[in-house]
Amino acid sequence: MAASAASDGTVAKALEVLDLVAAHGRAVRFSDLLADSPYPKATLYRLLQTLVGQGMLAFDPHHSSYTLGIRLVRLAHVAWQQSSLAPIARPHLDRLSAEVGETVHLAQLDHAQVLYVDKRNAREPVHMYSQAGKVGPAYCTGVGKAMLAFVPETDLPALLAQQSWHRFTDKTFTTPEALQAELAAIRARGFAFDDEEHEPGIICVALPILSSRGGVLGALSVTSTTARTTLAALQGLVPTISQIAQTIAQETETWRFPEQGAHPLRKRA
Amino acid sequence: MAASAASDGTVAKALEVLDLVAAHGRAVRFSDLLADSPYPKATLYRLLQTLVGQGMLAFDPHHSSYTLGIRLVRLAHVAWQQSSLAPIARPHLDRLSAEVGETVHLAQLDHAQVLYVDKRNAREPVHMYSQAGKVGPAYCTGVGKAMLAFVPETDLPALLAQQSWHRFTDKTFTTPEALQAELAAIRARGFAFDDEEHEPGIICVALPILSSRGGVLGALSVTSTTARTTLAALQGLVPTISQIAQTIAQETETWRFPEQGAHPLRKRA
DNA sequence: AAACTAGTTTCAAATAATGGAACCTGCAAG
DNA sequence: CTTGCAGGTTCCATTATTTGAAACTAGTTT
Repeated sequence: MAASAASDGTVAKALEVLDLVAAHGRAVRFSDLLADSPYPKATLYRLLQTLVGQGMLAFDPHHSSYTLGIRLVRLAHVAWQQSSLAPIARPHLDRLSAEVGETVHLAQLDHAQVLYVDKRNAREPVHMYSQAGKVGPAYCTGVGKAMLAFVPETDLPALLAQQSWHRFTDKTFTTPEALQAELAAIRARGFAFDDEEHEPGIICVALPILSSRGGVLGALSVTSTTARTTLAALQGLVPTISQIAQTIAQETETWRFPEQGAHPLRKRA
Repeated sequence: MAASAASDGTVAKALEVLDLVAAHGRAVRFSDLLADSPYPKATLYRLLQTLVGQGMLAFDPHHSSYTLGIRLVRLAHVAWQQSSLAPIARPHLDRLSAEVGETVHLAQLDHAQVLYVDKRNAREPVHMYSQAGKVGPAYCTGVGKAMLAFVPETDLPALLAQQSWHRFTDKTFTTPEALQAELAAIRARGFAFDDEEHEPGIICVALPILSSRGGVLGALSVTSTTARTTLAALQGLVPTISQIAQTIAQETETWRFPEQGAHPLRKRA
């Protein structure tokens, strides 16, 4: 049921092809895709044609290569605006960024991974893995742990089971048990650290963005390097970040259903 | 063949539903979609289920409403980055915006319409129709005309046939013939004006972004109001804009196929 | 309790997807 | 020139999925 790429659905297959193209990063040729796809030549061919016909993929006849299409770009904008967190959070991210001068992340959970939805660079930029639009591991990043800590208990096992538990550094938590303890601590104090668990020298504080009903909407983090600061110093930012996380959460909720009565079902006056 | 929403393809239908949700702007309920969709209840229902299952839509059980999903957001980012123009143009747009202090647009052709891919607001913001991610008419906007003027002759008739020719203002061109003359003039001088043809009081200069082979990659425009400036004054910006358009075009091309040799077909040294 | 509304499920008929194999290229080696 | 071949494209009978009217369920309003 909750398997990876299931059998049914032409739509599912088409979307998988889209992902495939997206994964490649740049223009891809038919044969490259064929190698990576589980579909026979003819099937893949038709899927690509459909996708191109639909504007979800663009075909460059000169290079005979495929790229993500303009229709997707258009959806992109709407999705971005509609993803509710991102547009609402944007000004607050700006504010936070201006205030702390360090790298700031806004992330959401995408299945069992972290999706960096938005990012502000530090005044003195630092190279690191994260990037808006990229996904990263949940079990060894500040934002990831901050969100996992507040996910419904019933969902947690499934999420943990999907982590890779790769030991990025010698501080990485590499078992569900070890992480569970950490998560309990995070839950207790309300925020998470990343103590070089993903990239050496990179540390951060992260807070979840929680809805009034306790649901995890996303997470905020402020990231820096061991060369510049310490976890203790970063902890000093918690009130600021918390403040902003709460504001974002509130705005998200109040704003969410302004159009409730746009169609029928309006209460008669 | 080139009709609107054709008959064939489950994928096409699913994507149309996606568009439908996107078009609504915010969370939508089943019945709202049902009203707007050409599909019977059961069909729409199943399409939605598939889309939700695929993560392209998100379903909020609390409000029983649909939103664009996180998978789409992820694809969105990649599409944006891959759409080659947008990410490359971004710093140049910033530069142009800083230099002119007026509203700046970056647009591409999406079928026969203009897709505003990016935008910078004027230092003293002006209200206008355009918005990043929105589509607008091609026949009565600066960027639209700039692009139409340089489209291959063989494609032009089809594009013109798809325009609505709505008279937005009394300066709007409302026939293909009238526009053709205008396009010839634009082609001759290398840039287009919008002389209040779409919105009263709104004027702009626009230049196409052309590849070295003369292909239309997109267009740039600087927009203002009749209250603030004149077309003649805007024309003064042409060299600046042209310069930037050329830079963008060049960067697009050099950058486009860095991974050409990642697979076979590399020339042996 | 009756009449709606909104959403969900069923099932036989209709339609679209499948993929093995044949078929085109254009090009490079023999 | 001919042969071989890899990247693409098209065919077509078979198979599986999609279809949608209608029946059903669960809430809500009258």
